Amino acid sequence: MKRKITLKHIARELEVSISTVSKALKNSEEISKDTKEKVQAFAKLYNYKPNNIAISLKNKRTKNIGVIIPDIVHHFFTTVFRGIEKYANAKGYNVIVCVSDESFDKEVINMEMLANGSIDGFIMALSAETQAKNDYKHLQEVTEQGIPLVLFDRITDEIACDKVVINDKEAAYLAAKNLIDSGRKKIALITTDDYLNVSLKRAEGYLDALKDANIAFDESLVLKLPYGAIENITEQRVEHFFNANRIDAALCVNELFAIHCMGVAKKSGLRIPEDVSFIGFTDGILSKYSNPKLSAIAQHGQQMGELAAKMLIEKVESESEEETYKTEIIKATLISRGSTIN
Amino acid sequence: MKRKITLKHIARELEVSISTVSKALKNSEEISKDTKEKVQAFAKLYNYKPNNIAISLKNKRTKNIGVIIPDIVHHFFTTVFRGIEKYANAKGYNVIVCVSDESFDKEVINMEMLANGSIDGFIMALSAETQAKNDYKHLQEVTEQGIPLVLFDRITDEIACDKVVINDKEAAYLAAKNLIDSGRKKIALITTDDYLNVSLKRAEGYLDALKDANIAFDESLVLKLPYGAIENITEQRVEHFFNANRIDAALCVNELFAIHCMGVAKKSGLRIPEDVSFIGFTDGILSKYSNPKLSAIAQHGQQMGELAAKMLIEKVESESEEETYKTEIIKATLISRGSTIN
DNA sequence: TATTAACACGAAAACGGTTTCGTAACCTTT
DNA sequence: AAAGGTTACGAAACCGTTTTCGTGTTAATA
Repeated sequence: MKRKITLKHIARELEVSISTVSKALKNSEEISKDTKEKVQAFAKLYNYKPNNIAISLKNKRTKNIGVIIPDIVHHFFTTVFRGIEKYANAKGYNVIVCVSDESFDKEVINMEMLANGSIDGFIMALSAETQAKNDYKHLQEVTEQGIPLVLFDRITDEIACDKVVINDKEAAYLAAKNLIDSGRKKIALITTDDYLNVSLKRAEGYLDALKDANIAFDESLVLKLPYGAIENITEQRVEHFFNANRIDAALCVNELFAIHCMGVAKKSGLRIPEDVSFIGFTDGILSKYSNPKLSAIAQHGQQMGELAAKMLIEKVESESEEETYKTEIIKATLISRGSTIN
Repeated sequence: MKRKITLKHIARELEVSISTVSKALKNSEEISKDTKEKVQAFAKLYNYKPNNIAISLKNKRTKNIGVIIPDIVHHFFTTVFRGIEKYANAKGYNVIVCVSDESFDKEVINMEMLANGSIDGFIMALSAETQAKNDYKHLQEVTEQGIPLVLFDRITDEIACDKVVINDKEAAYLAAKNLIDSGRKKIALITTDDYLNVSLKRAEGYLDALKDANIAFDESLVLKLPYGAIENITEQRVEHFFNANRIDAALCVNELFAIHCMGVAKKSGLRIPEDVSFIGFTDGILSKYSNPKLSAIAQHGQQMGELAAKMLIEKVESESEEETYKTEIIKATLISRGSTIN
């Protein structure tokens, strides 16, 4: 087994000091050409690579960034993650991922683990439980220690830090407007029990679009489904909702709701998009391969991730102590497919 | 900004030595009760947490594991990752993810970055390019340095290390047998251009099942589609394949092929499962929400990830130098849904 | 020839911990 | 009272780097 070689080994072997070796490898002016060549040749031969940990300790910079997300088996989050990883890697950073599993405690524990020197900064989306509890002490602590933090998608106003979000409200407005413009009158909003603030934003956009089109808001056109256990949603309930209210369009706050409801609607004899149009939030795998293909609001996760990483790394690498925070908005766009008329 | 407090700060403040503080915090017998209480109280008050990097340097153990996968926006890989992360986290390890993007060079670069002290071991699935080149020097180097390595799913025989795979061949056999047993005669195999060794294994199982049922293998029942760009597959080609060969069942080596072909088959008037049965490999999101729901081979990614992490951590934490490697096999199972008759 | 500058290198501190070992001060024993 | 044993702590080495500063040797200058 070839153990990793260190400066000390090289120094001993070449009968020079550690400092000389270190400088020679950095091509320092201080060291003679001869010595440099000798050292560099030796280092190359034995494939010397400096130890990252030692450098981290010295520099107080790890070149690691911590990412904490509620779930990893989730199309949107992985998309964002891909953007983060891509940008970070290009800048020489590695990414440590922790999954909070929508749990407040895990989020806290993960942050604490990483905050003790393992990373240079955090990128995170809050867990549902954290948002429900409205408790952000752990974020507070981290920022107080001067560790840069970028929040994306699931954010909070309680913490002063950089943020990246999509224009949820506007996107919902656009989607609803698209439905209205195509002649739809009874537009359903299919949403979650609303502790997730994204759902709220989307509802606002929906309401505004109705208002601007002089369509009275009808509470009975709102269907609230449980987030998560979609299998438990009885088809009868959904079917009844569609038929009783003579729904002719549905705006769904997530892809699964859209696909599920579209399936139920189809089964109950409704034609899509002739009888009912569907638009879902989050353009994921399901939207692309459903039948008909689902029109969806694309959240451009990768772009979001790249931007978040860019913002974080800029903060990490900036010397200045000034505390100025930005909230960047990624423009969500409507991708029209077979589930709507155009 | 409250900077992180160190042993040195505590020592200075309490007018004792650094060693005393260190020992006091570890509840060492050497230190008097009084001093211990004093130090511990102070540490708690100022929320002292040891610096991970310093500990890593001292211990030569980072408590990080490196995961290198070809893609992250990929249901199976994220599922495995979830298993890895879950197990690792429970054991106090963090996970650094790098995405090779199916590129040999990125895989090499990522490994080298991490191999210089950042991690205690690797878990990885080979990139397609690496498998095509059949070049594993980077893996060789890492194992020679004594860094534990666990390969999963996309593995190679060239490297001696722990491995976790599913019983691809057997699972394909079972799937094909299931189709045969339900009375199907013209069973298509829909597979990739075959540099991916998993596809080959699956083909073998298919062939064996045919043989055991005394069904002659018919080359024209094999459809090879390009991996990746599924959108570019013309529907005509697929439709023609189904009709010309009077296919009554299809075993697809991945979910996308299955969903795509099922969609085409449906469009061309074939009823599923009455006229044609479908079974896909990889039980992902699409299978659960397609219409009809797709019967699929579940690869139990999370279990695979947990096992890989377990094997790795055992190696990492074992003192012994002995080189014994295992290849664990996760049993894939057939999940019967609406696309097959039972 | 004496002084100074340039050169080439090494010693040592620092990053933040852990751990081994040495020792002063007190206590117990004979 | 001398010897031995505890107790409670500190000094220092170590992990692998980087970097500052000091210094001996040689070459250039006055």
